[in-house]
Amino acid sequence: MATSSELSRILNNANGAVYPTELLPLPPMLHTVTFPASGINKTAQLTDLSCGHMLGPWQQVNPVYWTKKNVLDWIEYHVEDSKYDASLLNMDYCYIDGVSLCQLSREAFLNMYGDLGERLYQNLERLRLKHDIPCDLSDPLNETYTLLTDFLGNLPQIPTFLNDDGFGLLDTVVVGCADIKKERDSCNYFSGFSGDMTALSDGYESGSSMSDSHHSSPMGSLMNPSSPESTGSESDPEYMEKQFSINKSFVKQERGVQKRGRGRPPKINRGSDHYLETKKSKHAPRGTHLWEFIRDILIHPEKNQGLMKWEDRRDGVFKFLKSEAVAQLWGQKKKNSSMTYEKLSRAMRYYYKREILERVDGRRLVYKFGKNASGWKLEEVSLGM
DNA sequence: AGCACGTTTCCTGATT
DNA sequence: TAATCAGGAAACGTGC
Repeated sequence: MATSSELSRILNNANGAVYPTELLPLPPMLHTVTFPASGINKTAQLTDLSCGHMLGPWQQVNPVYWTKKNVLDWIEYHVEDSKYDASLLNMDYCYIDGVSLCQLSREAFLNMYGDLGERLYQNLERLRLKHDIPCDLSDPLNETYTLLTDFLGNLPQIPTFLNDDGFGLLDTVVVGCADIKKERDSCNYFSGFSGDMTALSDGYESGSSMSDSHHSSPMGSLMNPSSPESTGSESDPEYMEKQFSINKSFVKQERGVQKRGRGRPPKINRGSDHYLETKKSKHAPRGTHLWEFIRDILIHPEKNQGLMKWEDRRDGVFKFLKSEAVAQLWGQKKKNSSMTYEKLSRAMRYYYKREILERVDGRRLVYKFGKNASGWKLEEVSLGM
């Protein structure tokens, strides 16, 4: 059994061997990256990086941008602080950078770092949240950023929903609440859930409600443990069946009664209370359009894990990885729990005409930013445009 | 109040 | 067979 001081020595030695100089090797990213809207303090933090304080330079920086040395320092600090037995640590797991670290699920932490895993995981989450807090909440980009942070960041405490691939938390996205809500109005099925949604003063406080709703509603039974492409998809019939098992039958029943004509019918089938409440509180400011919302997800790679990805960053080609999850997130933002990818994609197709998006023929779930879309290019992102 | 805009909702039909 | 795409039609919510 190694003592904590021995471990400290081991880690120090490892540190010294890997990073022989006293100067902190800042990754180029840290020197050049700017945070379009929320970077006011970040710049100061980054320039502060080499100063080091009580805990270490890593505390000044968003964990996503940690170097391997930062990660090592961070682990070392926690080993010493918790008097953890160093010999139980697999050093291979200590030589990873911040990006990799942030992609680890809680389970992965427990597997990799043993009893120290929980502590490390919790602390990392705290640090991530701390550094993710945007400075200007009125900025639409930050709104999306905050929404994502809330949406993704509040969920990992539910280990059941986590995968080892680090994207597990994204699988906790609740799909199909919409029609459930409709159903609720007739049978009061999820009163707690919709209460959360309608009581929000704005769309960006909804993250916690979202996670709360996980606890308070039977949504867990509808949650998907798989992820598309790598680990399954919402296009998986089984997945869809699970997600929509309730609403499908409801819709069928509804359609069986009367076939509606074309176009959007007046909104009926709402509880009167709910309707009054939403009417009263509907004053969401304009400004963030769907394409901007999509863009903002894409330009936060550390936050969109698993939701969407760039197919061709330079050409602005991107792909929905979790189409229903993105739709739910969009719905959350618009206080519309019945949003689906089908509806979202219809709105996306309207952008073709306005040249905000361009068609990408033959590729499912793939879109491309058009000449009238702005703010997605690398230059624009780094300039905060 | 009325209009424009940006969706949202639902639909049919085609394609993958 | 089902998911997705395409786009028409009309309703809705919001800002002006």
